[in-house]
Amino acid sequence: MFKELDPLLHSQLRLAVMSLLIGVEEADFVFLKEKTGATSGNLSVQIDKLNEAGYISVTKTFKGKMPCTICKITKNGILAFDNYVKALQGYINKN
Amino acid sequence: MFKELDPLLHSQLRLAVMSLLIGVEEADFVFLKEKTGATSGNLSVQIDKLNEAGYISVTKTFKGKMPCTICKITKNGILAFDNYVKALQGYINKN
DNA sequence: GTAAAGTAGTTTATAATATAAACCAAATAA
DNA sequence: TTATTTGGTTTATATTATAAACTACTTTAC
Repeated sequence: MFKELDPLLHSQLRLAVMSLLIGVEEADFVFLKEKTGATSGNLSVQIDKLNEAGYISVTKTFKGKMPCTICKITKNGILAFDNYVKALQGYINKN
Repeated sequence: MFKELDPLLHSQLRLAVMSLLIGVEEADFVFLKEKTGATSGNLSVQIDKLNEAGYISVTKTFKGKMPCTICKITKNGILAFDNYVKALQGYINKN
């Protein structure tokens, strides 16, 4: 009756990051931090998890002299996000 | 940009319970357990939390000789669920 | 009647998760 | 040159979820 919710996406911050990334070619750490309002520490950790899950790819470069962490959603990430949304619909479309 | 997700509803089981209760006058422990597939322990704990939050009311009675725990969603519960759904829309309607 | 199995839960211990706070290295500003 | 800022990472702690053990019965089978 109730589909499993992907635990990797069932996190406020990770979900926010994914939903930001899905609408954009790529985004860097600072952008994600501003948009989500997360702390650096938290964001760092959650980006790691999404990366390890293969939901996003992370590239570390430099913008000028400053380090710059660029995130990009992967095909698997899009798929997972899609599934998550569908599973949620099963919960919320009962009201 | 990203609305806070009510942490009390941001739990798979609690959300499932709420979404079950929202469509029905009331439901007992056994019904909720069957529908959600949760373990008794987990369900007991999460019902407690929803109750303490004032999202559901819990009445302990007997059905025949057996104890029977009846749950019913409250006005506040409906409101909270509604807000949760709206907040989620903010996440998922970006795809 | 009594032992075994089932019902309807609760409590407790532990694992997983999220988050904040402290930290670090390099760059820029005063 | 010594702050201060930027862009993070690491670590410690709080929160949450879950399973397992337990309680208090009731029903069934012998």
